[in-house]
Amino acid sequence: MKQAPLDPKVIQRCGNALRTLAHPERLRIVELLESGPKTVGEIVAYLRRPQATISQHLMRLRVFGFVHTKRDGRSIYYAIGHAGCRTILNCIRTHFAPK
Amino acid sequence: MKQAPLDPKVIQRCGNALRTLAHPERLRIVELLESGPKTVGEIVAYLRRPQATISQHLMRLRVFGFVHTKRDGRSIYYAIGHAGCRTILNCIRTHFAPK
DNA sequence: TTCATATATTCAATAATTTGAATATATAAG
DNA sequence: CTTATATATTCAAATTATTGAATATATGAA
Repeated sequence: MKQAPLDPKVIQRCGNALRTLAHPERLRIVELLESGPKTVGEIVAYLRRPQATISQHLMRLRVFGFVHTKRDGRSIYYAIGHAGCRTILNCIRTHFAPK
Repeated sequence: MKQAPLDPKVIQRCGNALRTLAHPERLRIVELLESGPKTVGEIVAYLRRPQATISQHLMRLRVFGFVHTKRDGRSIYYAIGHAGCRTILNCIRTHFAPK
């Protein structure tokens, strides 16, 4: 089947999507979230990075829509909120990870 | 099946892959190359951008390995050189383009 | 209310990317 | 050789992303 070229708006959005996931720490975050929702504290402990840094990465992921949040008391749970997220992860596992 | 976390080297490489494709003009280039090899001149004409700009995008794609080149006389043909390229394109078409 | 915990925001410094202009190189034709 | 064409490289300016430190906010407990 022949594909029509994506229109500029869509190309722009796809670029944003890829850029949002392109950072190693954000990749590790979404990879972690594949196994289920996690609090910010859990993510910080897992990545061993300053809380502010993680918070900023989470914000970017959330602004794009790759993750969503749910507060539970003092904690905020982050979870994958866009199927494209898992698909891209699988794609890079397939193509860029050693077998 | 349970996935082991990708190791840091691989994560780094995946980040590079995504960043390399994340630019709208580079996305349009690989999208164009899906239909077969094209000369730099053809790519420039298609995108209507300065030749030097296109050349720099092509260089980035080539350095990562997403495309490879073949000279024919004065022209240089660029072609997709990594399957991940098509897979990611299909992935973003599926998830970020309107149906 | 006050205190402690969890998370978010702001800000400034640094680093990386993008851009266009100018120039360079390589090839083919004459 | 010289010229024209196709592509690549260099460079500096502008923009955008990343980082860490400091501070702010929100919630729950006492």
